[in-house]
Amino acid sequence: MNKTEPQTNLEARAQLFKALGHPVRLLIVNLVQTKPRHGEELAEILNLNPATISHHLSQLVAVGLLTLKKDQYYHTYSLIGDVLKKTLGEMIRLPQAGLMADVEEDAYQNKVLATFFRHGRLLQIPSQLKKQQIVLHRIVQEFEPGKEYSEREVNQALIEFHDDVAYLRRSLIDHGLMKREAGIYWRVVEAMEG
Amino acid sequence: MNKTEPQTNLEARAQLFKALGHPVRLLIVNLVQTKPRHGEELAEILNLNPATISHHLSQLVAVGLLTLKKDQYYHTYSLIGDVLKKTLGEMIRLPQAGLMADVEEDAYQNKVLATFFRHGRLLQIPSQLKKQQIVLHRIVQEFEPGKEYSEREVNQALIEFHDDVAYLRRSLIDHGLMKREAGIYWRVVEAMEG
DNA sequence: CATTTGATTTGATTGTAATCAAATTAAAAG
DNA sequence: CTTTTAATTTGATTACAATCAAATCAAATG
Repeated sequence: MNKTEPQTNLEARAQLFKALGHPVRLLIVNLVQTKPRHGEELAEILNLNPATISHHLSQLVAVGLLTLKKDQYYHTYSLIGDVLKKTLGEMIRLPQAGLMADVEEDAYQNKVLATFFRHGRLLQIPSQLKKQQIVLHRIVQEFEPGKEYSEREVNQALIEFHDDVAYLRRSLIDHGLMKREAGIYWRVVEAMEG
Repeated sequence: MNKTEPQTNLEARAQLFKALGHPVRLLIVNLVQTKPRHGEELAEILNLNPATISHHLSQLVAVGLLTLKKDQYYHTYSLIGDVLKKTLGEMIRLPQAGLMADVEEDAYQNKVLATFFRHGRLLQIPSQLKKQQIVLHRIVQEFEPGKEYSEREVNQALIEFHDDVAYLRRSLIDHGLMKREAGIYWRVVEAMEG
């Protein structure tokens, strides 16, 4: 189930490093490494507000460094070891052949995103398929992989981007970025493509 | 002795990860890895303003990922390979025994810094040696390791913190945080690498 | 079902980062 | 000494991150 994400993606790697780029989060990783812990415990040890800890933890989960197990009303976080075995060099190095292509690809995507988004909101849904793909790929980031959403929750997330929520929702399904079953939606994690 | 070790230092590690936590800087590292390059070249490839590139480069140099060689009017940046061989785990893991001590140490230092600094300015130079040490350790961060400074430049940097520049300058020398020879000053990098 | 307990979300605030244009520096060459 | 070329610094702007208090949520328990 837990397939190690093929982090060919530039942005995803940057996110991973960014998640580690804060002293509190480094401490959390270390504390969680000795044994799984829950939020309040960490808040106590680090003398920070639970809300702040929650915020840090969600970042660490988002980049796949920690997992969350719900147990009674405790949320217990544990370390995922896999990633930590890689060297910095391996994490940094982009596939040589694809490097320049990636740069240009990203530049193109950014241009498209810049065209259709203003202040985080979607001005207009692109009609060209490729641009629609890029825009939807951005939007689907708002959904946490593995998490289940009701249709109402999906709508709530999408309304932030554009009023035509129904169309967006359908497009996400059509493009294979999300799936639906019995009224439950979840994000499909792609195995990297362009 | 020298309890505040830079490499073991929590903050320093966070800085390293933070430096890698931006797509542009990841790209720079990759580009520089294939061959040493100068700023304008990178600015061109990445289609960014030279000022922006300069800013990113200085961060990468500051955390010791890149080195700078001046050649004519080119500043050529190359990759320092050492760090990249370490695994993420090694970079993250704080010495188990010292973990809690570090937390408390950092908490104490932050408290001292909060007491004596307001809006980045030193309200008053602490008289207690230990607190002075902490404050000076913070101040010396403003100087780039390996770079040479004239007395005028040192003064310019110090005036940002406190008007009694002469006293600060002397204290930095006395505490062994900087050295002076023939009117040239440079920052002493405290040893202890892993 | 009201209460307790831990977690998360929201809103406000403060702080820090990214970016570019313009000004400045520094080396080389006319 | 003026111009050219690359790099850096400064100032302004805009965006994003960290933090906490207060509100909300969800599970367990009386």
